[in-house]
Amino acid sequence: MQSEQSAAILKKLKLKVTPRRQEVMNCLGGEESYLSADEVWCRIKARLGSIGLPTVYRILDELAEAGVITRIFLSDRKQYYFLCANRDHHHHFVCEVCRRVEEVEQCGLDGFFHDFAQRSGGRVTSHILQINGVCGECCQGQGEGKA
Amino acid sequence: MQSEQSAAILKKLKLKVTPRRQEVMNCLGGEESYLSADEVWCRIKARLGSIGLPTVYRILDELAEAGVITRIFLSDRKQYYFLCANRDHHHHFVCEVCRRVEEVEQCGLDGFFHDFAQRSGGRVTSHILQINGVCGECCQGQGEGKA
DNA sequence: CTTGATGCAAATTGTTTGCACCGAA
DNA sequence: TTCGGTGCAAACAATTTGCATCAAG
Repeated sequence: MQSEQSAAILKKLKLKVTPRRQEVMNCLGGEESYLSADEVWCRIKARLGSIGLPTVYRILDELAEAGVITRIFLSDRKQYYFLCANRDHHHHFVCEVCRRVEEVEQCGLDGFFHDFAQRSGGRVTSHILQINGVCGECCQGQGEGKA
Repeated sequence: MQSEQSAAILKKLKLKVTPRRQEVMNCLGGEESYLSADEVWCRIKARLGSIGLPTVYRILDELAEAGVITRIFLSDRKQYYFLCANRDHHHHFVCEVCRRVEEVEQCGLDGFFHDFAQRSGGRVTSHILQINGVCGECCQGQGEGKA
């Protein structure tokens, strides 16, 4: 992610454009995978000289609240973050081997939700869908017979 | 849940049948919603005289590992547990108002996953789907116009 | 200059562990 | 009698907060 891009995003959010924030965005933008707060921290503290872990948490939280990055929940009780340019409704396929995240368009659930709402009289406000598996490349590397 | 039921389940898991374990299962079985570890703790400690919170964690973890109960992840960093009799593949609709959990059969994703695997050459090993919303009853109580 | 950004240390919180004792099989 | 189960206190790990200082606008 270019620094002008990140600056523009920050300005739109009425956040000050600081090196720390830009570096966090830059870091996530350069990854094909999700990262935890301390992974982000490790990657950027070299380039910045120093940055506190709480600052990383604060920045990640701001960006996640603003919808710029996505929080991913896994079964350990850490939060992971992922930056994807795609602003539309979509989901993620997370490779268990290389941890790479692929985007999944149209999950086909919208119609399902509509029917569900009709039948139950309720209303669906959000849904969490995360697909775990092994991506094509990693599948070749290892036990591909199982596919 | 009857005590014979819980005893049978515990025996099948090769776990000793103890009052604590039965009470935990009984507690979750009597709920229409998910509970956190300390909610379970509060509900059962009266009936048992006393029980330690770590014990509750241990029991919930055993049961979740064994697939007897389901862990639910929400955005706070607590783990919630839910007991459902249905052993088949299914998902949960979680009401944001009354916290009740309804089961959702066939999510229509299996076909989708099949196609996805074909296209990408990868393999889907699991998926997390949780649908959040307001159930029919709660919808009537509050702003139903929005439905 | 003014308010938001950051560092640092300490507090919180949910959860886990170590170890001695107790009770189900 | 023999392990596995449990209590209690302490340990942990991820995250958050308070507050003084700094820097972007």
